[in-house]
Amino acid sequence: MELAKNINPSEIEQKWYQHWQNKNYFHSEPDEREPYTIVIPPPNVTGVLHMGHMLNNTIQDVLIRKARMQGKNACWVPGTDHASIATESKVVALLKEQGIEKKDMTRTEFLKHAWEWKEKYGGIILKQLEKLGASCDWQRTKFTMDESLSEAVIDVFIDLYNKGQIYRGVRMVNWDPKGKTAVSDEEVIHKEVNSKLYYIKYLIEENGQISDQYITVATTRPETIFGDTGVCVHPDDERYKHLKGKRAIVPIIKRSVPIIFDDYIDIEFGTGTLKVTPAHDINDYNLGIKHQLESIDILNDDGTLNEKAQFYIGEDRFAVRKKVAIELEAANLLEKVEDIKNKVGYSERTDAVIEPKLSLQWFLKMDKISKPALENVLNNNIQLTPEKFKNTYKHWMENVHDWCISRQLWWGHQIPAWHDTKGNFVVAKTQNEAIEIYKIKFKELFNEQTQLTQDEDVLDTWFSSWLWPISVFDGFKNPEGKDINYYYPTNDLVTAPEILFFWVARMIIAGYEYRNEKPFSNVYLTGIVRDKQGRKMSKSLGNSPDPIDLIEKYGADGVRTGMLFSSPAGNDLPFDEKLCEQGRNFTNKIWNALRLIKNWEIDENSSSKIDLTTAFEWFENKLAQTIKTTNELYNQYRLSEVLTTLYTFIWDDFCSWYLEYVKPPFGEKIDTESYQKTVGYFEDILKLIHPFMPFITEEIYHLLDENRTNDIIVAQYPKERNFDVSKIATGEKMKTFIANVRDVRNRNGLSPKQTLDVYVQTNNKVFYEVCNDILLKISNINPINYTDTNIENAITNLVDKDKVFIITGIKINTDEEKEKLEKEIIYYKGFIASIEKKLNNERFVQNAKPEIVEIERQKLKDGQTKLLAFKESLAKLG
RNA sequence: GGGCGCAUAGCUCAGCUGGUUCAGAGCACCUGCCUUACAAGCAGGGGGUCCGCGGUUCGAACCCGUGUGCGCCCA
Repeated sequence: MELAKNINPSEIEQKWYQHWQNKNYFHSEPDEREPYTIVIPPPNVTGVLHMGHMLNNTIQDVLIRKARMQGKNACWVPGTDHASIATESKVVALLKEQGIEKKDMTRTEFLKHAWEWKEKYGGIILKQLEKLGASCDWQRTKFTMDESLSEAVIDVFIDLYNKGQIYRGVRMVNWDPKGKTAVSDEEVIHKEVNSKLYYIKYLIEENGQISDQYITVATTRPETIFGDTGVCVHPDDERYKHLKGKRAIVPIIKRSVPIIFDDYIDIEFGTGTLKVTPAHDINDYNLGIKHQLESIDILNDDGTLNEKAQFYIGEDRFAVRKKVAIELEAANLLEKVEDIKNKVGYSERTDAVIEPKLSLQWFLKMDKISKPALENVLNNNIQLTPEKFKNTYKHWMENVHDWCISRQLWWGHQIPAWHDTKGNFVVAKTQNEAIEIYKIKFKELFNEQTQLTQDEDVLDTWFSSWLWPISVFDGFKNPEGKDINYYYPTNDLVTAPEILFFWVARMIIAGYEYRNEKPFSNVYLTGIVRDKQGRKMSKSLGNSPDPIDLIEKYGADGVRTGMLFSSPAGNDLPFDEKLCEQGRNFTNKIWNALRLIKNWEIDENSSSKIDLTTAFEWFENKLAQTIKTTNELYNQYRLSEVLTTLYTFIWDDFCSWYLEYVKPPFGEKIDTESYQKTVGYFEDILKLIHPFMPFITEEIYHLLDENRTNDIIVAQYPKERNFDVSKIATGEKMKTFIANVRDVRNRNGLSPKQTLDVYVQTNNKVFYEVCNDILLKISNINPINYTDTNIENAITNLVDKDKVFIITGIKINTDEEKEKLEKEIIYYKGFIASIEKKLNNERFVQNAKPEIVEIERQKLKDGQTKLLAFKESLAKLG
């Protein structure tokens, strides 16, 4: 069969992915084997594959494929999360296009649309993962709003509430007056803007009379004065000490408010005074609680003033700001206005200025429940890779805040709390249960007319994904189930450091709370994929290539290896398409090794014409060493290094050296032994690289033996075996010898076709005898001559400690040779001097470990031998 | 403001327990080759104040202090 010169990945990818699926290789069921489990970080159901997913999922696939080949029962559970905010805003936008407003719909109607949307578009990202080659157990695909997962969320809420871990409290949220919703901190973009600082006079009230004294308060938000319920100064501030116990009059509205003293105030900022508006600023809110100030919310949900403001009712907050300034000015209550720069929060989605707003939210207490999660990371029961994240994790967990778990949205898990009309509520799974509980709890209030309505809010999406490693195995409903007992705790979690707290920490918390066991043993934190300018790749910047385009251009294997070439754990990946190109070139290199081997004709009756023993011994030992090295790197999650180790081993050792050694001369056949050994090595190589390059390795594995019935995806991963470093050293010395001859040719413009004479002066003749055939073949030299003396008219090189004289037949460029030798001599003189300095230093000899001293002595000896050799050669050149 | 981290070749990064004159890899660059597997290739080559300063040590890219620059997280 004729093989194309370059491989065409798209042709084979579809074929093998289909084949693997047909064979059900990705599916796992509990059995007697050791499990190896990964749960996918569920991508947002509205998402499409981006470069971060590519990196993340490639890593997971490498790990899962290796485990599978090692005979473990490998299970990679895929799925998506329902992404309350993102999905809801997508659906709202879509309906708006159709002329439908969310506010005109019932919750049920809206959810029907949302589900329709999910069914239609929600699976895109998972389909894209298939293109990457992800070997997920698709039969186990989960969604955070699946029935069983939803039930788990609700049950956990009820359980934690009953344990007293969940409470309802007032909190300042980020309110988006344009979107009319609360948004999370992550969706607020802080921008530095030019603002004005207004210095406003608050008249002092004395004995119930307004005096002509005043205190000046600086604020960027004069429109909020209608909500002022206090003025605050620092207790140590001499300027205001006389105001103790007095009150101030809020301008325009003429409200009398207390002057309070608190060291929260920054004496240096503005005038050292602060107007306190508890309903519209988080710090003011806390001050208000401390000093028992009233909280007056003067804003409507759309950012206009409400009747509590008493003035400018119905007008927008920014319009009011200007009008208030004018009015104050007119009343001679505006001292001055300064230009300043400050940071203002904007809604990521609507670009409206965020309004801090008080609202009633649900919280999960974090202090006690998070304890085991901290302990078990600190003691490495759960290992973070790279370890540096332990510090960040520790810091966060030691200063953990209660978790606000409610969201003012419809898409998600509706909070199972049931309210009466008087502000009482009970927590229960169903309305009937709620009524039963209510009857007991609020005996005196209950009557036949009592109506309980379910809480309007849904739970934070993380409140479902924190249960993921348990809920995907149905561990809540069925805590003794076969799946949960077999797969939990899972092994590795691969995710981005940005969600270490939002997600990883919370999964650990849930793990200990509900299984009394960690959810996973290792957390591999990837870097962030950045563009060449170091910017994070994002849709809004448009600086991210489409992964699917990349796969079409370079092949899935090329992109996978490209992603991993330069991505040590925890380090950002500055992405460059060149990396994919390099990956594609690597696949092509392996492909061409196949072409070479496939084109050999086998001579079944003869053995090799030349002695290849050292080639086999070198390669077998090097292979064994590579298996061991890469296993060690895997254990440390240094996947990038595993890949580069294999890259060098395959490209250089196998292709550039080994295949050249065994390759029969043009037109000749290959003997059976050489062929079989080579195919055997190649198979091991394919297995080693399979986790990184699943498609091409499967293709080549089958082309190598067209009658093959097994598949590489489930082949036995090469086992570690003993190796002899001296055999590897012999191989390396062969390379040095050959490189020396090549160098002489290059420097002197000699054709590779010209056969050269070589003399060797050595006390290790055995090496040249065992390697003879290979050296002659690759270097194209006549049989080696041995000599005890220096050879005239030859170029001298050192190979190890042996002198190698190469007769070029042309006049030697003496000057160039001299210069080369002199360089070597200078180098070795310095080398020797530095070692002698060490060895002559008594303190070194006394303090350094004996083996280090011994190494130094050996180095000195070798250096002296080499120096002598170079000196002799130089002398000979005259 | 609080915390964490990073700085090594033009670029991206290794360098693990301080010990070879240790300064290394890939990419990029330069030179020569279309050599019957591969030009998506082959054979070679140049390229460095290991961010500055101070200290510990027989010995520092590595440990400590400090300065500078950059990044991330939290408020």
